[in-house]
Amino acid sequence: ENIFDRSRMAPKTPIKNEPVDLSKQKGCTPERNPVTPVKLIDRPQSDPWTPTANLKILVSAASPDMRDREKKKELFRPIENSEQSDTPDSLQYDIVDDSTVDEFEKQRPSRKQKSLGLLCQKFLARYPSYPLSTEKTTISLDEVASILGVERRRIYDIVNVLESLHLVSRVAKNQYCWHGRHNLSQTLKTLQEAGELQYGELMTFFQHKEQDLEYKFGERKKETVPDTQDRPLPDFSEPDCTSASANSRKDKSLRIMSQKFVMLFLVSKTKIVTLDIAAKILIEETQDTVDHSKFKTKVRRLYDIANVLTSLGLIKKVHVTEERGRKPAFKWIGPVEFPGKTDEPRGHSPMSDPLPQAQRGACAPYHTCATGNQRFTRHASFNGAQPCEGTRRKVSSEPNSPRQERQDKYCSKMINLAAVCRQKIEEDTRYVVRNPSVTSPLSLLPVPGDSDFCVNPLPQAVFPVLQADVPSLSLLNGVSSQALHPSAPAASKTANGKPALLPNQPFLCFPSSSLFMLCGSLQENNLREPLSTTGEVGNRNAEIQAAVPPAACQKRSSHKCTSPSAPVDDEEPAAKKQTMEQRDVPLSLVVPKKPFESPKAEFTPGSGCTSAVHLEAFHLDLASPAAPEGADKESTKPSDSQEQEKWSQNKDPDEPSPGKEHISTENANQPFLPQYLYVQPTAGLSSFNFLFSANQAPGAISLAASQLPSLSVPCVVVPSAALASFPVVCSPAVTSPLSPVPDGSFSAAASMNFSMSSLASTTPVFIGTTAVVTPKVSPTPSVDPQQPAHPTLHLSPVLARSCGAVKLDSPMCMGQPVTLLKLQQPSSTPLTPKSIRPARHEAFFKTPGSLGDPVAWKKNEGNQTRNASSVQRRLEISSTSPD
DNA sequence: CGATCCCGCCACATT
DNA sequence: AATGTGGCGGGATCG
Repeated sequence: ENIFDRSRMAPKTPIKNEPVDLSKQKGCTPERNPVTPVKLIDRPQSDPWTPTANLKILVSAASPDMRDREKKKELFRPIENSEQSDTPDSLQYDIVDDSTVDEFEKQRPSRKQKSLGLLCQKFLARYPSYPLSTEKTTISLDEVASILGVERRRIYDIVNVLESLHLVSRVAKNQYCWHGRHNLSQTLKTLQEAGELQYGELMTFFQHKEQDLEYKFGERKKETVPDTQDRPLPDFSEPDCTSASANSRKDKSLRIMSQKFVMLFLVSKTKIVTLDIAAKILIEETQDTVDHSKFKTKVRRLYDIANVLTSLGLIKKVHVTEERGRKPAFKWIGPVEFPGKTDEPRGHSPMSDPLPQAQRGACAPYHTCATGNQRFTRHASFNGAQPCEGTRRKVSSEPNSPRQERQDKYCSKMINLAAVCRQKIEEDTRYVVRNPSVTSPLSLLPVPGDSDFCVNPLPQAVFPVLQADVPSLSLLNGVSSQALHPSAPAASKTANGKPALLPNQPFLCFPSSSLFMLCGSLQENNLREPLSTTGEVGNRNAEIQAAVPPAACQKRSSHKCTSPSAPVDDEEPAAKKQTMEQRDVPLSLVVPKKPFESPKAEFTPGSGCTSAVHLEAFHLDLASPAAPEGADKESTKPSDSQEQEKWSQNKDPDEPSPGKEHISTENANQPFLPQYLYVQPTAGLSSFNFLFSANQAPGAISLAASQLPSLSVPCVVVPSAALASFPVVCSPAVTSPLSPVPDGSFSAAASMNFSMSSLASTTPVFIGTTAVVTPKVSPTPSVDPQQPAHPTLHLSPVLARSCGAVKLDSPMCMGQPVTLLKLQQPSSTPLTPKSIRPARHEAFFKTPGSLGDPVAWKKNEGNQTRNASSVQRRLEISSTSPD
């Protein structure tokens, strides 16, 4: 068929064919096909090859045809062969009919000789590992392809992964800039930090699980694992343009996958990652089931990446044997410790200054932390965002804008992750954790029961920097433990006595910097609120959706609980994007699905779920000095221990109680059901903030009482550090559909705890719970974008206040609580993955303001179809400054 | 026969 | 429309 097509197709193909001819010409007999004649003819025609061809020619004197693989093959092969000398080849005689000849020609180099790994080595050999900073080496893809005798496609494979590590950066169309390994350690460091955020906890958790955890908590845990979501990688990717242009194509999965893959190694204690685990983690599938084909494809890609990494000397193939058998895996053999340099200090020549803009991308990695994030764009050539933005912008307004897509993706990813986690967990459970070392490094996330969460992150990615493992770990552990074992289940209501929820709680991780909105959708309630940030930082918006299903409500019974909710939408606010837009990062989230067992008890359907919500805020701080600005904010500073604050809100948003503070240090003990917990991490840790939502409180509302244990719900981890500036607002809405309380009332029920930490995170976090939300917002998809779904988002004054009180570093919080954002509703059809399972539960985070208006909420429709489009909405912030 | 992964079609993005 | 990119997966090889 191909042949056939080619002939037809003409333009492109011909070229390829031609080469063939050439090759044949070369001397060999033709390989096999009769085709040649025609081709020959073609050639001439084709003469005018692409300009590049000329270059190529020049470059490689050899063949005029560059791309042709065939030709190339021929040419190169011989060369290669000669080098290697080898190939007995001969095997393929098949064709050749006649003549004798050569085998040489034909000999196929054998697959190995054509392997990506080998090709990559050749590629790398062409450039110095540590080029002088002064000169920049540019790489022409066409040229290299022809020189190496391969198709350009292959070069892309190599370059994409090299780009993910910043060994090269794309400068322009067919041009890449070679940076060498100067910044490799910096890049790895960044990835490690990022990985730490995303996967670290989990990994650590798992790894130590047996060890530490156990003693600490008890045993089990497997399930507990929190998961991470994937969040986008901070670094490099550039966000901004991203939004617009950048994202293009699927996010460049190869690049992203590569970074994630590397991250896994960096956070893995054992430094060994099995392919299957990596694949599962990276799968985007929406569905829980990771379908086999998808898995297969992912694995394929991982091989591609692994080949390149192997060529770089960063990993090597190994096999791990687990209970289940031997599995292919890769071991990190690259540097593990990275000098602390953050940026400048060390040595290398940093790319030196400034990267020209064009190159920023490349350099980007370096910047990093200090700066915050930067985003680089890939298309540097454009300079800036403008182009991108401009373009994008318009797009953005559209419903289907790329942005949305992005978001969708994120959502889907999250979902996938959740699924993976769930799956993984289940598996692990079965298997048990026996092999700590090897295996499970990653497994992660437990997924909660049905609920789904989506989070949309706001753009910004920043990385937090520090990582403190320990603390964090402990946190997790603690949490988990609690979660898992609620020892004191008593707390609330577990009807069964069991906290049903617990087992699978999802955790969400947010990149710190961004704002997030979480909406729980599932059932009806959804909230979404946009936040806007104005501040500088923020900008962007992030969107997030989270839908959380209420764990409690289980699906079934819940019918009541929920009304069916539609999925939620989220929106994104886009705040402005200013310079930084980036983002990209999506966050991930996890979606929980229902727990295995579910106890539904708690929630009973109906009301239970809902109405009452408690939130708790948790805070932990490690005291890390690091905390940014923090200053302390007023009250809370957490000492090391956690603090909780509760805040309850009353009905009026306006006057919310300001309270913020209650701190109990350990919360663990207290029983109560929190809806969400917010934990502020200390600086030391990775700066995560954790939000846990336990939605479910059925009616119980006790605020204080609750204890962690009850948390079974999903947790959200938000890295705070970076973002300190952003406030996070969460409103959980638990909605029970039923909830008796109408909007207004909600407040009553809901109590919030709020803790702000002084830490770095200045960001205030708001957690609101809503008891009820009205879910149904009109689902109609087509809302005008213009009209904001929620017309107003104001943050409730309270919030605002609180923010202020807290710290306002974040501009966002500041004043504008009100409407910064505009929501756009997207259009129509986006589907959210989330919807997939409607969860019964929902937990959301909402902004206070939003709470007020139930109306605003929207729900997504379900679209179950795919994640692709998410239902997110975007919020935009009014202004945008261009850069 | 399962692990690898080359090859290149073809969709999408950029010019 | 042409060309650049790169997802993706069939199916060939390897071990």
